[in-house]
Amino acid sequence: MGKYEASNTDLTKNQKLVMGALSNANGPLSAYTILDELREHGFRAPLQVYRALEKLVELGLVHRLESLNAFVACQHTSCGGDRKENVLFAICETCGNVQELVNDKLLKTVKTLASDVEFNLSQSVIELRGQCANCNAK
Amino acid sequence: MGKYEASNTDLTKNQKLVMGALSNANGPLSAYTILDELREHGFRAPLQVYRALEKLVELGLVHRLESLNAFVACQHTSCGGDRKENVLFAICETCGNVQELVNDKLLKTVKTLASDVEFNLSQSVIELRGQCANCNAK
DNA sequence: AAATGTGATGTTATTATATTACATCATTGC
DNA sequence: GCAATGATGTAATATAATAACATCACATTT
Repeated sequence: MGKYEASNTDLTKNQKLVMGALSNANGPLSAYTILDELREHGFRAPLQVYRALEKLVELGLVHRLESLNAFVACQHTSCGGDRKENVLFAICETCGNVQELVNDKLLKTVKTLASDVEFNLSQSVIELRGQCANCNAK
Repeated sequence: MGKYEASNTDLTKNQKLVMGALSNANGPLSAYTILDELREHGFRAPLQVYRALEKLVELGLVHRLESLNAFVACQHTSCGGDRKENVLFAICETCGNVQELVNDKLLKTVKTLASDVEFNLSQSVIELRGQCANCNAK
């Protein structure tokens, strides 16, 4: 069973196509790369991709990587509910792979910090840049 | 004494102009906003801005906000040396203001996490989104 | 069935952000 | 002077995202 099957029935055709493209890729894709991959399925304009992405991100099935202007399929069962956006990424600058991490200690520290400066936190963008274990070993 | 005077002598004319624009602004500016502000000083093309920004970011006088595609003057004496990129931002989604923070505990947690997953960290992008104390009070 | 409302789609054009490629100029060292 | 280097200027292009508007599909109501 695929990891996003549960919600998959609710997705529209375009949303399924975009979700499929991101699931098949083993790394982040830009909206325009997705568009190109889906041209054979009838996609013709960026908006078709962006509209689907908007919904998928909202559902927690896809995450947007701000520092890459790219999108990646959620690597967990899906980041719905509480976990939504309580997530961070380790982006390998060598191979391009992205590891999605959840770390309660880090998130707690962030929340404490925000509270200390009276900042009402709605979302944390945390993207680590560097080299993954695999590339490091080479 | 302005906060970037120390290194200011090393800056070229264009770098000084861009630095000035960012220092006067009390918030982040996009490269194209900077370009528009500097047209009266002879700027004509985006590259003039981007080239200056690249150097200023390198010097730690300016930070790039990945989630905004914008740039902000460093709010500390300047983030050169060790502190470079050991910095995070609280971005108010209501008024647009940005607070630059340094938090050793958070940075340590990030480093530990990276080390735990054998990720060789080169830079942390940490941008908190939400509402600042001022906007919150209104 | 006709009328209406709603959400998803399609399409074109435009705006915003960033880089490539190449020419020119200024300064320094020889 | 002349070469080397780094800064600058300029045009064109690439990449990312949104605005505006038309249409379609389907369900609900009358």
